[in-house]
Amino acid sequence: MTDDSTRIQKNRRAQILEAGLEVFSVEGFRGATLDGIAQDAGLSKPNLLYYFPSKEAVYVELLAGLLDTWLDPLRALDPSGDPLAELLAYVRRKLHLARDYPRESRLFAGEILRGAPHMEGHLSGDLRRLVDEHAVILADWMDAGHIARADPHHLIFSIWALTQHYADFDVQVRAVLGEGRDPWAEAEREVEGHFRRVLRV
Amino acid sequence: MTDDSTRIQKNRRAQILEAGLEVFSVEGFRGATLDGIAQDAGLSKPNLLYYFPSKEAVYVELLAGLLDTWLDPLRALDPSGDPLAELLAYVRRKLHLARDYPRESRLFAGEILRGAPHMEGHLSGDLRRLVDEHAVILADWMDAGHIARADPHHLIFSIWALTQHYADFDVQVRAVLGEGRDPWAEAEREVEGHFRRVLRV
DNA sequence: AAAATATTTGACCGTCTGGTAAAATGGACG
DNA sequence: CGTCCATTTTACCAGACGGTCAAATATTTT
Repeated sequence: MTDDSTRIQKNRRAQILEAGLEVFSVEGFRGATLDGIAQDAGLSKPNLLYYFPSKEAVYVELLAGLLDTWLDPLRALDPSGDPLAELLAYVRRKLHLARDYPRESRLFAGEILRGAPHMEGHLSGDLRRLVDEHAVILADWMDAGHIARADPHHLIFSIWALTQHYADFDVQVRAVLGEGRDPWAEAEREVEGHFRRVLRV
Repeated sequence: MTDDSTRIQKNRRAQILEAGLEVFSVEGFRGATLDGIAQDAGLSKPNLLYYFPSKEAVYVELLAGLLDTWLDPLRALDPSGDPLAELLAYVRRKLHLARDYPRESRLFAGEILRGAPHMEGHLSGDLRRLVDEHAVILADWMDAGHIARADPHHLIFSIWALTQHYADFDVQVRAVLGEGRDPWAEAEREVEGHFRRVLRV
């Protein structure tokens, strides 16, 4: 049946994307090889190219699917909730996302670091629109005196910077903290405290 | 004279390192090519290899020379100065470093992101020692009630994360802010305000 | 000027890599 | 069984890349 063959195809494509994420996030786009991805996915290179037209196609599809997940925590912010609680919940969701999906975080970071050659449109499109919308909410909360006044965009930047730092610079964090410490457990506590102080009126 | 020929060699090596920084920071280690670096430096590939034994040698020398510069702002922190002023000055120095040397910042970020395969020793050596030393100073200041209490290591992480964010994710920052805004000018104002709130007792 | 040394170049090599072509395999269905 | 289609594999190619080598060219030294 077409339905069954489609399901097989979807499984294969999912395998390839999973392998691509694994390899791309470690080696970067240029450093990754089709052979490496194919091997990781358990098939041959030409077989991989039967499901995706090119190496870039795998990469782009990964990035596109990623951005959505990455912005979910922001979308979940409730304008009618308690400002401080909402923002701290957002920070926690973002931190957990970085903790649970470090490969995705690093893949994304690597792409932005290199000038986002494969995401031009998304950044100034979806991303910007979403941030602008929520910046208004933050500004309202500041006007109402519920949280400390600051530029809403930069407040969002600070949340991104801090939460992603623990995933993207994981090696550095661990090297500096030394063994016997649990970076993520400490991050959860410290980052919350950090933004509690930042937001306090 | 040996002195003159040495100076020529030093100039050539400096040219190559400059070109290497330019290319590596944009393409990453794997993405960069010897031809590209050589061309950017204004010489041929074999000529470049006359001054450096390999591509990796250029990269490693860049990183090593970099880490020192990168840690200078922290070294300049004065334990006997006014705590809040000292820390805000540190934040400003770090932000200016990111603003004035974005290529260095991105090169460093890319290396850490990929697991720091060329810096293993430095991170858990020089870097960790320096941070540990200054963590003690911060802890003292907290004990004395001069700045808000928090884990000193994570406080330092937060400074690194925020300041480097503007250099490393420059494309994203600009895309989200839109045209007609000056990211670095705003960053200077907002980051200072941010840490003023964080540190306030 | 000639010898000695430092620097630069062009030609080349082995390997890796993204991608292609065509044959082979496998399964669904009559 | 045989046909048709999807899938997989083997063999291969063209270009890029890191690096080498020997010859050529400057430059310094005697």
